Amino acid sequence: MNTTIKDIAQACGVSTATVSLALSGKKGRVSAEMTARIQETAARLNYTPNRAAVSLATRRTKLVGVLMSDLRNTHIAELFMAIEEVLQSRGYTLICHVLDDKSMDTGRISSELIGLGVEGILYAQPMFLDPDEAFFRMRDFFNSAGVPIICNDEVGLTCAGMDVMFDFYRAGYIATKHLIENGHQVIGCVSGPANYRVSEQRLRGYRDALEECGLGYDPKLVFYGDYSTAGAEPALSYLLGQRATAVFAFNDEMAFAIYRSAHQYGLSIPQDISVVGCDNVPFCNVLEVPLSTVHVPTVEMGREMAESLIMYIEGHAGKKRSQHIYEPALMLRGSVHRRA
Amino acid sequence: MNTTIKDIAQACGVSTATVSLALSGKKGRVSAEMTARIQETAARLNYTPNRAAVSLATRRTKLVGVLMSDLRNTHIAELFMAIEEVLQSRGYTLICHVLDDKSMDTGRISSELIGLGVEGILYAQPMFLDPDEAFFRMRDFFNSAGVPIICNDEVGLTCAGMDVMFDFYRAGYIATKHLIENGHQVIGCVSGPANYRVSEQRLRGYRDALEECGLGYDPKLVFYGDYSTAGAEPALSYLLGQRATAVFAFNDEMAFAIYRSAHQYGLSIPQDISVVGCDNVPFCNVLEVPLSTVHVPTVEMGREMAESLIMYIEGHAGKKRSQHIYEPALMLRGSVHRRA
DNA sequence: CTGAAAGCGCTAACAA
DNA sequence: TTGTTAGCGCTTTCAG
Repeated sequence: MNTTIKDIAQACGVSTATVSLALSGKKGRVSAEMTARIQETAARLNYTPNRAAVSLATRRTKLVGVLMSDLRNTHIAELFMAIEEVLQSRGYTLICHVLDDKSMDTGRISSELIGLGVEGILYAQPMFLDPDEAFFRMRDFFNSAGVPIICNDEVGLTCAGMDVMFDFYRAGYIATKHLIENGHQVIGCVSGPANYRVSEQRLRGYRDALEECGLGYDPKLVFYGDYSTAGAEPALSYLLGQRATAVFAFNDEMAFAIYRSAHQYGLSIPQDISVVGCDNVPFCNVLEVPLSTVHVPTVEMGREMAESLIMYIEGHAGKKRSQHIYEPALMLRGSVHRRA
Repeated sequence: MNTTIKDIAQACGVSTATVSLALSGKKGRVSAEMTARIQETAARLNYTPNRAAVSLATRRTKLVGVLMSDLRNTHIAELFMAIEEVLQSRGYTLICHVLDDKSMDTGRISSELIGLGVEGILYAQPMFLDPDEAFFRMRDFFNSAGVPIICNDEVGLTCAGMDVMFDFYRAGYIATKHLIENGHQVIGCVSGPANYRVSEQRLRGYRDALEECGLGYDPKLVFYGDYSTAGAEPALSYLLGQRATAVFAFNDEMAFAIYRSAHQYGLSIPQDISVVGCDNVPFCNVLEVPLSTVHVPTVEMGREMAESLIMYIEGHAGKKRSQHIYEPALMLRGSVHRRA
């Protein structure tokens, strides 16, 4: 059995109320000597407050739910670590869930979070263009949960919280533009799943850049992957068949697949095929030919998500939803070749 | 305010005790009709038990603490996801901590875990050869926490739990042997930090293989990195200076750095330099020349850690510590060249 | 089969 | 400055 406030009270010959007061640092409520004695015995007895009891009495849990997608993607892992660090340092405890598309068991998760009494939720999941039943249930749950919710996209929430987003449209636009400016006329792209909003945004950016430059948009030039390296394996072969000389991959992981296939076909980057990625994960620099890519300020975004959640929880941010859209920046490295 | 057992009791005109009984499925204690009615109103009222209250009353929390190291390492991310999946599916809630070497704030973490009343702990951290103060405090805490603890190494615990380990000694041995058998005589290695036990184990394997084959061990042939790609950046240049024709990198991330540098120097793998890694992260297959590496069954190990923790928690595994050591297997791919 | 009552560990009025 | 009292929401004897 752990030591309780009662043990301390006994040891010091006072009431539990006094101990509680003394320990919670409400200054002026308990005499200095008594406070000292209580703190000392608490330390000696190795006292740690029982959080279940505290929550029950105060209705505060200091718990927050964090819903992430696949952490094997370095970009996601970094986001998570940034979030974790901030939350932890501010005394919050993370209840972590990794949701892979398939098993988004919204019912179980939401009642777990409710039951635990989380004070806020961080939702870092892709937004679908064709949301299913489960999504809407999740969203309804969020909207009625009565706690602030931070998302990494605009998912249609009306509750307190913030959408910390990234301008993927512009990312697609500047990446493509860069390729065009380097003389490429047939530019393929490796998209993520067609029903992810972040895919559609990049695709629109890609398309607008092409059309604006009079190159026209050809749906045959888009290969649909799944943001993983493995899923983008066939992309290059396909796009080469469409006579592309350059490729914009919607994330770095898929750009890596292009590298791989290029090598297999004996093609070299950027001489034979130019490529631009997106995310700017550390690995870009580790490739034989460093990957030119669109920088996503992952760590900053993670920190802002966490910090803003805390602001809302602690009531310093009102009840309204807010938004912050980060702008992309191109990282020029070695994977784009200038054509005559 | 969330709906409570009391609301249901009122709605059904019974006492809270009856509701509790009915809802917790103790069959035979409450009449079938009553049970049905209670369950139904519970559902209608969207009732979710308050876990703080439940824990307080039952002294069970269904919480487990998970202490991980840097998730940007794919191998760690995979381990974590495997753990998460099992724990989640068995109804446990994860309290997640990412500890980077520096900020291992053992005091705060251990009292957090105690305060929350975790029923078990999963500790996936590197073991040091020269443990510091903080480590011993952590270990003392573990030993006296009264809950089972699962580790990914033997850290000297005496409490209930399991050490789910990997035979890194043999990993080092077979990797090096493979290089020797391919005719290499000067084999460098890229170690992790010298004070990590897993580094020392691999190093011993490397050394024994060399000596056994009469090649002798030369400390100049070991470059010390930090298991990250960036930290291994200077490795190749250094080892080339020592006339190495092959390199055993203690993990894949560092092997990737060798690839990178090789390219910079205009060397090709494996013709100019052979390399073997360790872990077998998915990325190995994505390189232009797939990396030959030692397979570590990360997912299986993660699952076993989680499952064994549950066994212990639920009392199906006794009070003694157990152990499982996984054996390495070499994945032969394209990064090793046979010398005449 | 159901209810009353006590208690898990802590906090928060309100009194003294 | 300190103690008394009453819960927070749930489980669990023990009676009825």
